[in-house]
Amino acid sequence: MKIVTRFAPSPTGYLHIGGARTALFNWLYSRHHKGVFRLRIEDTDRQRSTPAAIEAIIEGLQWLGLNWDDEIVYQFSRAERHAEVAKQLLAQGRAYHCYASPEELEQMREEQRAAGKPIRYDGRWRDRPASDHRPNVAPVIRIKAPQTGETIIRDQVQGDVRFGNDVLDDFILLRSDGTPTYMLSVVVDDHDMGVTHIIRGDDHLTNAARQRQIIDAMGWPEPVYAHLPLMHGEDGQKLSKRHGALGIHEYKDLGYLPEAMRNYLLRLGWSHGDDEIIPTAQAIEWFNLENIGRSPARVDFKKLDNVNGHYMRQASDEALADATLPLFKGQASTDLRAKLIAAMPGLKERAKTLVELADSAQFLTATRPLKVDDKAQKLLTTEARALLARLKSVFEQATTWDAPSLDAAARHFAEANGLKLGAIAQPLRAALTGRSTSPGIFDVLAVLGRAESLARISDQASP
RNA sequence: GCCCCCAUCGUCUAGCGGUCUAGGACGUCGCCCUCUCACGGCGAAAACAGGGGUUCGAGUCCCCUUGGGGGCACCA
Repeated sequence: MKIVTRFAPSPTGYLHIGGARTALFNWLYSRHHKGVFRLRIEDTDRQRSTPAAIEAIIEGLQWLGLNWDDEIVYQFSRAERHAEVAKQLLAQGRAYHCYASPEELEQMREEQRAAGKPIRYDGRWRDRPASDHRPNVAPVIRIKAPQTGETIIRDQVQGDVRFGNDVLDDFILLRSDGTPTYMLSVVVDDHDMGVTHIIRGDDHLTNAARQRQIIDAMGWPEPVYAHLPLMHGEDGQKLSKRHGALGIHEYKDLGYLPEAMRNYLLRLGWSHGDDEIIPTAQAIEWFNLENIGRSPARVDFKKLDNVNGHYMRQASDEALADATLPLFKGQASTDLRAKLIAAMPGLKERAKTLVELADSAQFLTATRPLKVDDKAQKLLTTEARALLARLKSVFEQATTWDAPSLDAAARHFAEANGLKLGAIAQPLRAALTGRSTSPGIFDVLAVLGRAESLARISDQASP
């Protein structure tokens, strides 16, 4: 059997890290089984769906390298088909018209709340004869769900989850304006798209029981379910804007590599023994549903940084230079690219993100003669200032910018002045009070090359 | 309120009844390497939420408590 998975985000916001992980798992599963991975945009909420969000989702997936198969399905465009299924269910007696007004239902729920009873539709129109129908009111169509027995979702992650059918109510399939509800649309689309495995967030677990009512009523085959635990922010609270629920594009802007992102996301909720660094090809080979964890995971930027650093060190100088070049904005050029590649061996060892890499490579674009502005000057100790002046003269004359020759120049300078190389950095650090890390030789160069950068650092350093 | 899910170091996790005086990774702290930082190497501190069972034996199985999370719309 051909495995078909799908990722079905609703374009009401940007693709966040939780959604990205869901997409990754679906993608991995289909690739492992040489199956199909499809993308469906659930845009039936016309109020909240935006073209910008659709764009962001597509770009995010592309950046992550999660390529989908076949055409993208836009759920809204399939509304007629969804309505057709609702009517078919109606004709088969598996659904019925309900004329209760929203106000009436709200009152019903209010009473249930007050009485401490479970909140659900009470089936008031379930068995009413057609003669009761109100000609001047547009009805909704509700599923006629079984009221006894139980529905068991055989979930690949959560195990068998049982729901008493008495807690499942007759939910709405088709609204009074003739548009389908989410519950109907998903089921119909998954069926029509041939989806065999539904891998999605935990928040849909209880929905699965409802959706099964439709599937059973239509006599369609049951898909295999795998409900992933939701992700939490760094503080353990619900994922929100403050807690790392950044759009995936923001991770790109932060300087993370797609490969690292995939590795990090994979390990968040899935494991393969003690393995940590799992390149994508290996992940495809190993991925399965059995090893998905059942408890929610928190995002951890420190770990992401570490994984990213690993992939950066592993990347070729050329590839890294190309990935970093765009960060130089207008200054990017083939000349700069060559310099970047030359300096890369020394640069990539100490950067955790592309942004850090670009930052420490700023000296490459410094216009000479180098200058340090007054504000920064004032913060420097006399000793450091003198050293800086002498250093400047050396590096102003430097013509080649590859790491070895810079290193040689610095060494030469140190020897000529009777200093240890490390000593060049030390006074600078002393000058920049409060800076916890001592600047390396490249940092010194960066400072020399960027007066504004020094000013910025001193802003942070001064009380 | 009702239904459902979850619970091992700070974090991600290994563990699928004995081999667990609980392993790995990130982070933290030492030491080493070294011209600084970083990388790398070595080492340390750090966890089975609590209580009952079942069993010769429980981190591993069952129940309860507690604590998190999700769902209960003419949203998706």
